[in-house]
Amino acid sequence: MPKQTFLNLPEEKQNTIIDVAINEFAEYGFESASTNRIVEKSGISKGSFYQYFEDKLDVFMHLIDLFGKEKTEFFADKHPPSANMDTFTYFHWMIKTGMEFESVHPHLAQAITRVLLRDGMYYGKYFIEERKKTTLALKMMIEQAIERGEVDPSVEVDLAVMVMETWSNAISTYVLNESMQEEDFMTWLRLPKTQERIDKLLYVMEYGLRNTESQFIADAEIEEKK
Amino acid sequence: MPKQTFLNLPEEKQNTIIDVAINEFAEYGFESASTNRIVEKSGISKGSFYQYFEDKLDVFMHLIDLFGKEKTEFFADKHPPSANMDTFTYFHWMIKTGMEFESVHPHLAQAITRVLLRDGMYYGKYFIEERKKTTLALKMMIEQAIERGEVDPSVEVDLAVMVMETWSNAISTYVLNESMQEEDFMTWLRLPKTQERIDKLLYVMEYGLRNTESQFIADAEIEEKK
DNA sequence: AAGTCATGTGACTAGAAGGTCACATTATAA
DNA sequence: TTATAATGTGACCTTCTAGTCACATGACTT
Repeated sequence: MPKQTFLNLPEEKQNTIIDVAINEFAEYGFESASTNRIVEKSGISKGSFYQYFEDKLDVFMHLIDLFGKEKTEFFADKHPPSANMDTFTYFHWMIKTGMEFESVHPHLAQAITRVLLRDGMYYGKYFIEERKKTTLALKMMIEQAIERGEVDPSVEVDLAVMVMETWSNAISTYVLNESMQEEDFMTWLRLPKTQERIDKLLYVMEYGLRNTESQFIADAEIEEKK
Repeated sequence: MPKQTFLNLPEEKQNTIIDVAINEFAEYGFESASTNRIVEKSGISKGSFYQYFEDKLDVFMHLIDLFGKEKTEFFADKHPPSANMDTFTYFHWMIKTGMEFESVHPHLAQAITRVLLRDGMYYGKYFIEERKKTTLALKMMIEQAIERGEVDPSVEVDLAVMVMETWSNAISTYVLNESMQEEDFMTWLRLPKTQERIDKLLYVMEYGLRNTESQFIADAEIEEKK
């Protein structure tokens, strides 16, 4: 986490540095992000940089922190359409709202997604906690869905979590890849065509998960007996 | 492509260099792969390296070439179980056989997958041709499936291609991520649990795509009218 | 043996990386 | 005004990078 010296800085100066850092990580990922460039672009000296942060990782961890806080705030404002909704509808809403958030903070989201999903595995030890949160949240969702009778009770929870995780990563990666070629992310995301494609991706997962569990388990058992 | 000097080398020496290069790209990706390390580990001099290859990209392009050739050869040996099979069964077979290939050449597959799927977008201009091949093959598959009546004719082909591409990338990424923590990739891949998970991923996509097209299109139209 | 040409070599270049440190500047308190 | 503490600075360090080049070695020809 940043040193006290950084937190004592006037807010404007903090924001400049953070903005520059966000763009740097978004463009280059973790490994290729350059502290020299961050220092240049934000108009501070090399010495100051290391008086504000422990090292490069420290800066990025601060971004993760910021991302979490901003996202929580964003979601707190946008209440789900209905209080007692179907789990899949809720998941759909969550993904969609998550993408709206990304369209409001495109560079921050891009930086975090890129590093966590792509470079992540090499720095897994540092970022693994961040991932576990998502996994846990999904697990609770599935368990609740089973309780509600929306998902077949014979479903192996971990398997379903894995499917949803892979799926939601796939959507993030798709959006990340496509959006990098677009200059206006917000406009692109709101295009009917983009929305249609994302809906389709979600629909395929939902439909596959919702109705086929028992069928799938049955198929697997038949396979095993062969 | 490698220079003539490289091709004149005794096969054993060629293989050593290629093996070292494969492991380097598999471990570090394109950007962070180091020619110095390749040179050290394969016991040749820096000068020789640049007498064999134009530059770092040249080495990797040669690996792509190798990957394509080996994979084609591998698939040529393994004939599909039945000649006139359902498109989704064929897709399933293709993905599975592709993974068997990966288990035989784990490092090569890892190197290619990593660079094409992760670093790929930054070097898109070089690797885009490689990607187009896959896209085209998928497009033909879908079109054939429509002709055969296996997929609803009202399906937007490009959309289905996108879904299948995202899907198959997701599976590759999943396998890549998981397998990096496993020392014995081949054994891991053949574990019933691993196979079950991959089957499940495939099943979700297949089920979502196969039966829901017209339903989905109908849903989308209803959404639009709102 | 002399000449030719392909191949091998490692010190070298220029640049960039992350990080340090002795010193300069500024702000606060007495 | 002076003393003290906090903050700012850029030259510098080491280590790495991709790539070059003048030269050495070895093989084949005449």
